[in-house]
Formats: sequence, structure tokens, C-alpha cells
Amino acid sequence: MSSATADRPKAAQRIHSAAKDLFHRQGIRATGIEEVCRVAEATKMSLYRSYPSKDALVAAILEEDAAAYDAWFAEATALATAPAEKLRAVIAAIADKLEKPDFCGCPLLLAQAEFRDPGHPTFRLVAAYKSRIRDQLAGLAREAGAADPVLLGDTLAMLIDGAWCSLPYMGGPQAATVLRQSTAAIMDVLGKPA
Amino acid sequence: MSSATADRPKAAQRIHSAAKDLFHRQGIRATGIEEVCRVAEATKMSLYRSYPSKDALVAAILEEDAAAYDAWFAEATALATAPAEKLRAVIAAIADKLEKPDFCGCPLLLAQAEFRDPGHPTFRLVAAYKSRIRDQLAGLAREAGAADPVLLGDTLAMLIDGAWCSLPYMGGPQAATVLRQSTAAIMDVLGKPA
DNA sequence: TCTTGATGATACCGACCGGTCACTTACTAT
DNA sequence: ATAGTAAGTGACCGGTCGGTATCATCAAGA
Repeated sequence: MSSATADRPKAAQRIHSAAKDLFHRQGIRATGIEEVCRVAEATKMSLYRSYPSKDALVAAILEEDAAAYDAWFAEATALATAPAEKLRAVIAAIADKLEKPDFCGCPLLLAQAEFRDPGHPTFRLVAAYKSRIRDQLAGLAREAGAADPVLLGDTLAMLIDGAWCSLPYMGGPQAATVLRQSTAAIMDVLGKPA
Repeated sequence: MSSATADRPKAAQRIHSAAKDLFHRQGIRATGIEEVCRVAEATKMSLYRSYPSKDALVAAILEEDAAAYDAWFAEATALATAPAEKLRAVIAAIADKLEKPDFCGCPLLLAQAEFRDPGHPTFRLVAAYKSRIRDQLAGLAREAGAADPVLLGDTLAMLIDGAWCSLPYMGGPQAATVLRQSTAAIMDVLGKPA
């Protein structure tokens, strides 16, 4: 067992990844810290040595999620040069995500539904993240020369959030297909100059 | 106080409406039954005399929500005659809903985010409701002569769900405007025969 | 007037939750 | 060998949760 324990990630890391997975799949309120520790094969004391509270653990995970999405957005847009192509690349990347079998929706959007108080840190974090995405989409739409860049950007934002939500009743493949085709159609109409 | 108590709704009714409001605004898991009873000015015993459990109360409210949405859908579409006009009427009615100041999103969609287990009654109820809406939209799209009715219907379904989600970071008025304009554009493109 | 059904008041239960405690184990760097 | 540090163990705390039991109140109808 010595070799197994040697390669084993640190307790804090195990707790972090277990919590991320459980919070995402089951929901944050539905997941107790004892379950997190059991799945992480760690103890509560290890959790509380790394994070001062469950809320702090939640915040750390959601901040990481938001940062990962920012990086992923930058990466997806970096592959293209023209602004319109950047928008298409973002949509394509989201559609690919939707098709992954075990994907169950945007973690940040789900989290916001669990913490609906506008003053709650989680709510604010998600709102800030979504606003950032919204601004980026509108910026690309403006660079692409859309007649009404805010309208195009907000429409894409709506379709993206709608795609996350449609996952449970539409299924990943169909959600991906609809997102791809509807955004293509929308960009044909709203992407042109006035 | 006698006149006040005389006109007062029955305890079961007060509990029902208080729970509906709190579950919608704060979330189901975030609302305890004691808070429901306090707001309803009733006692726990009155609650449990009318409903066998909190889950049953939740189910009753969500079923009522779903039924109300069905009736509201029928009413919105009844005003128009042509299928394309029916679709426009549904979108218009949703946009109006979005603009109401105290509206905070589709109760069923929010509830599903709280109960993510596919086997949970709440999850299933919402999935069934969303599928029904999806079918109705596709049906109207087919009657309207769309080249790909499923694509049009699913696109509209996505935009609608996206509109609910965009409420926190976009605001009701802007969400309504975007929904109106984007659906008009989409129906121009996808609403025509092949 | 007497009954009856609905409601209120309140104390209580067991279970679970987030979080803390004192103490032990095991690895590792010097 | 030793000391420092990360991690584990299991009991425990106060609070809250969903849910129940008992008894009192009170209005309306026979």
C-alpha cells in the first residue's frame, strides 16, 4: 500500500475535486460535507484545515470554474482571427461540451439557481461571470460589424444559457445540433451591418 | 379582529400561497417549513393536516404551476388563428412576463436545478412539462410550414429557457426586448418552407 | 345547548448538518 | 535520531430540519 499512498494526491486536492464533482452533479445544498469527505477518502478535519467553511470551499470551486471558463473562452477565440469566426468558435466549443455524455450543465448557472438571494456571494459571483461573458460576446459582435451588437451578443448569450437548460429534456446531441444551427442562422441575420 | 378572521382564507390556502411565493423567490431547499408557516400565519399542524409531507406540498405547487402554464399557453395561442401568429403570441406573452418587476424566473426550471437527481419526482415533473412545451412549439412550427419544424421549435424553446436564465444579469426589460427581437429574426429565417 | 370540525399553541422527537475538539499516526527533512 | 508537519480518528457540540403528539380554542350548525 506504500506505493499507492505515495502517488496519492494530497488530501486538500482530493477534497477539492470530490467536492467539485459532487456539487456539480448533485447540487451544492444537496451535498453534505460528510459525503464530500467520504468520496474524497479524507476527513472533516482535513477539509477544515484547508477551507474555513463549506461556503469558502464552494466559493473556491466556483471561482475556479469561472476562471476555467475565462481561459477556455480565450483559447477558443484565439484559434480564429476574424471576430465573426471567434464567435463561431465559441459556439462550436460549447456545442462540443454539450455532447459530452456526463456533462450536466453550466455549474455556475446551476449554482445560481440554488442561491437566489441577490446578496449572496455565490449569486454575485455568477452574475458577474455571466455579465463578463455577455460583454465579451457583444464586443465580438461589434468587431464583427453587426448592426446591433448588443442584440446579437445577448441573443447568443440567451441561446447558450438556454442550451444548458435544455440538456435534461433535449439531450446533449440534440442541444448541440440546435445550438449550432440556430446560431448560424442568427448570425446570418444579425451579423451583417445595418 | 372577528371581521378579519371571518374574511381570512383557510389555513391550507394561506400555507399554499405562502409556500408558493417563498419556494419561488428563495428556492425550495432554502425554505424551511417553519418559515412557510410563519409567513402563512399558520401552524405546522395545519400544514401537516393538509399535506402529508414537505415533498407533497412541493409537488402540489409544482403541479399547479405546470397546469397554470398549460392553461396560459392555451390562452395565449387561442387569441391568434394562424400557427405563426400563435407562436408569436406565446413569445409575446413570455416577454410580458419577463417585464414584471417581481418576476424571478420560471419556477419549474429553478426547481429542477435544485433537484438534479433524474429519479426525483420534481426533476421528472419538470422534464415532462418542458417536453410538452417543446412538442407544442414544434407542432405549431410544423403547422406554420417551417422547413425544419423541430429545429425552429427547439430554437424557440432554447431562447425561452435562456430568457429565464438571463433575468439575473440582463434584467427583465432587456431580456424581453432581446427575446422579442431575436425570435422575430429567427422566425423570419426558419419559419419559411424549404 | 351540544357537538363537531377546523385551527391554534407548544413542547417534543430523531436525524442530520456544519463545525470543533483532543489525540494519534506517518512521512520527511535535517 | 529527532523534530516538524500533514493527515487521520472518533467523539462531540449547538443548531436546524422535517415531522408528531397533546391539549386548548372557537365558530357554526343541528
